[in-house]
Amino acid sequence: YCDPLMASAGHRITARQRWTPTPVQLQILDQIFDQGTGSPSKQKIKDITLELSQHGQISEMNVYNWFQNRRARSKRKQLGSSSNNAETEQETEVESPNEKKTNLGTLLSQQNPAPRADDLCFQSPEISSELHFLSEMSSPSAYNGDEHLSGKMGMLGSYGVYDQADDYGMAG
Amino acid sequence: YCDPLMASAGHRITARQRWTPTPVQLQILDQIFDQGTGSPSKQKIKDITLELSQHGQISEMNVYNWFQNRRARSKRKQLGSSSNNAETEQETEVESPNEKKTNLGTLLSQQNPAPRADDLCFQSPEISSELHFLSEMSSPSAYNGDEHLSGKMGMLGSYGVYDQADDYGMAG
DNA sequence: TATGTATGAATGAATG
DNA sequence: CATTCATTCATACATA
Repeated sequence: YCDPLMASAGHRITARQRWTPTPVQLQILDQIFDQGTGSPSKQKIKDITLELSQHGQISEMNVYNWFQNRRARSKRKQLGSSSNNAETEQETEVESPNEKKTNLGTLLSQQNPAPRADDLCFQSPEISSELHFLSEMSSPSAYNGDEHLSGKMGMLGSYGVYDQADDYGMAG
Repeated sequence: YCDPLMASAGHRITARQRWTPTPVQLQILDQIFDQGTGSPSKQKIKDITLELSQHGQISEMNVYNWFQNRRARSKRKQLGSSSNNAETEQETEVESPNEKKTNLGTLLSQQNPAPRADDLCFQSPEISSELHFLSEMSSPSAYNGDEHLSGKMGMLGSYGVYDQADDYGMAG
């Protein structure tokens, strides 16, 4: 995209693109991670953050994200490298990923997505083949379209779809 | 465990991308959220879904999840209270670009041992346009396509400082 | 300068 | 509703 922080403020917010862990910080984090600490508690996060702050600026959010990514990444690596089949890793067979990815590499990024049906990417990718003009296809039963999902919320009808909250809406 | 689609590992079925709210949808959702509607009733969800469906494919579940996440992440706590700098000079000039509603703490700050001009400025975001065709939903990024209409990204662009971690660690 | 990779960060969805 | 997971985006850095 273009201006991340200079938009509203207009001042020099000195945008830090993103936190870059120093080697020391990384070592500490790695060590902690190796200790078997899966999801550090808030207190732990604060502690770690404080410790790491001695070796460079850092926030609790950074630490949290780090662990979060670490776990996710580690798991992903395991699945791909282990004896597990895992044939599809990062296939990314999306319709047209070309234009999407290249917009950041260059110095210019367009916010103006060209109107194209191919780019349709939603919960029901299959419809892309026979998508009309997405006029009345916005039916709430988008998930119902697949039989695979029927087991979850298929027979539920209109509202049973939320298995996580069958009563999320009580008072009107 | 519910296997949505990815579990089958059928590389043919492709992977269904998660719902990506269009700028318009996001604006509407944001607006509704700002109205103070905490937990929209089922009827409300239906209504919203119907409204949003005019701007792209969406299901009630998407709306429901959105509000759930919104509420959860909106609570963004100031965890950065402990994060202090030690040997590095921290600039407190960081300010809040705006104050829509998700203006979390001003603890964003990182990058330490690399004094360099972080002045990134590309172009004006005015290039964004709202396609009334069938492209509104095919936004390649849907991030800050329209920064002016949504304060979501308006605060700091992609870096929402805090957004996913309001209480990451439980009791420990 | 352009491309590829590693990884921090954002977010929709799932689970408890 | 709180927390965690999984996926994707975007950027820092290495490389040609």
